[in-house]
Amino acid sequence: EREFGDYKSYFVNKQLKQQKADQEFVKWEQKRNPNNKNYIPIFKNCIVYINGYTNPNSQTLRKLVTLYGGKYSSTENPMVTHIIATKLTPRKLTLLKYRKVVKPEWIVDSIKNQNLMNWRIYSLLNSKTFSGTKVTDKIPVHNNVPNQKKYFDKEKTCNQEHQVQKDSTISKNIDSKDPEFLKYYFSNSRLHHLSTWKSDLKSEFVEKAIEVNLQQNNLLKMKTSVSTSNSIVLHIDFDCFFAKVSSLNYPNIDFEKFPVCVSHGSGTSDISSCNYVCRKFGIKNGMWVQNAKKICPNLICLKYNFVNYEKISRTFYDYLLQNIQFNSILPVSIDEVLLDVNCESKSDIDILAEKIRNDILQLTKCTISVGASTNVLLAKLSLKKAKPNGYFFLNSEDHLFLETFLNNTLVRDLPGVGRSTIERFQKELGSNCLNPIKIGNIKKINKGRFISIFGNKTGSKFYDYTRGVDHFSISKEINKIRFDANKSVSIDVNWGVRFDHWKQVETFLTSLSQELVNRMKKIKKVGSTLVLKIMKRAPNAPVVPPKFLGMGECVQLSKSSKIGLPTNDVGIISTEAKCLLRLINCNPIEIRGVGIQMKNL
DNA sequence: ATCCTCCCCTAC
DNA sequence: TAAGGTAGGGGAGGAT
Repeated sequence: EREFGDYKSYFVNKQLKQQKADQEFVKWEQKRNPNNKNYIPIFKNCIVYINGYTNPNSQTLRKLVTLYGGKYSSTENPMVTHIIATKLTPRKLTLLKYRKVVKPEWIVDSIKNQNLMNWRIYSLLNSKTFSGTKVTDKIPVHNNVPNQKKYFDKEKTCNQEHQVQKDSTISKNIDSKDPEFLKYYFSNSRLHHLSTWKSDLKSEFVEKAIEVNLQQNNLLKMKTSVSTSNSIVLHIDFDCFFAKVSSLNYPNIDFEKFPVCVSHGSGTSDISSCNYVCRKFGIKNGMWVQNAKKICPNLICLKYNFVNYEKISRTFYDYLLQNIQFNSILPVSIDEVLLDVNCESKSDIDILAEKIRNDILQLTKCTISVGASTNVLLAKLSLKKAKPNGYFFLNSEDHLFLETFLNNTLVRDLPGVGRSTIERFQKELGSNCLNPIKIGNIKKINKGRFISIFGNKTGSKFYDYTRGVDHFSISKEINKIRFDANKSVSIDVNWGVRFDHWKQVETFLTSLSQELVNRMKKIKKVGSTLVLKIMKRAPNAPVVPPKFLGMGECVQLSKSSKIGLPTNDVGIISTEAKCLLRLINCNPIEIRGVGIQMKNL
């Protein structure tokens, strides 16, 4: 054909023509679908060739790649970066040995994750080595376990909100000056979700658990007239919950082999959860992605899936309430629970724990670990020992074993011991301090010394812990939640906070006040002490902190004031908040975080 | 003694 | 880019 000139330039022209057509398609698609017009250029710098039959078919894949910033090539040439195929002839296999030949899922999953997936996971040539466990793409349905029915009847609406927000604000670079900021920020904040889940679980769930518990206890009393069995505490939680649940959407990722974590982005984005492969590299939750990638370049970052976290958690709690007999149940978080159960013998507990572990694995495709012992402290330490995907029963009656176990336990693993407490122990031990500190290393500190270091209550508590003694009572805690709950309500925002003028700070305070009032109304409370907290850039801290829109190093300023009559009125609260702001008197440009709290409810 | 207020710390 | 929230325990030190 004359149109294409000589034979050599035929292919070049064809290629150009195709790319032009692809660009037209992208333009048209963006116009047609204005809600979604910000397609993230996931496949930027990728040139993709599709070999043979694929699912989805090659035309669909082509559209997807071009829509998300990649280029399509109709020929296999050296410019091609990725070759898509599901099958290769032996001859082609040797020919393409050193190319990136990936399965179509690489494209689908990259779009699902809004991020370019590591091609090695989808490598066709290596696929044999990765064909371990197959996980279904769907969220598991609960039909395998008897007596399983929906326990929670209230469908939450927040999930749909997330979707809406995501579409309307996608890729908009917004901070606290934007009127929509709070909504947008909270819908994406893992810590906000964690807090909300926890308080929701406490309030809704404890009431319901009591009903179930009463029914079960009545049944129990009818069956066995005398019950003098001992009670045992089970501490149950999911293994790297976020990472595991997020990975369920990607059947090609072998969770036991690949380093998988969950984060929002790259660079200074926090890793909220990482699997045990990551931990072998030294990656820890809370680490920034860029630092984790330094020690593990092939790290796979998955996005959050808050909807599925909730679904799986619900399945978990539904199951426990419907199928397990316990004396009391205390939700610790979305993926973690304390059970107090009766036990005749150790083998009772062994059987129960393994049953729960198996059932939950079937129901959710997620592994959980179980720690069991005579009190909450020891159950918690057992859980630590059991992880990942295990069960450990700590027999506290075997005194010699208990002592050895405790002596080898890290002080950092004790509940209530954090960074700051460890520093105080290091200071106390001085030059003969071995890191990491084990309980055995602090045994010689006497009780009086504990109290003078940490104060009366905390000191005695830590002293008791070193002996395996814990006075925490699950049933007391439940009663506290039932009758004593809600000492305070607060909202903190320490990310994305940037202002130029007072006016903007005041507007932000008004929306914080509105949100505070919403939460007070939800729990039907009024309050009479308002606290305003401001994070101010530390004098020597850089104006642009290392973390994108982060707070950087700050000094905390706070003021409180009493309101004459307990109230939940937005007008009164926001006016009061603005008064406190004036009292704190911090240059708006220096403000990196704002929080308001209502006390004396 | 006991109760405030203003912190700090921890947990998920 | 990134989404560093929150409730509750408790200590220090001053007021009642």
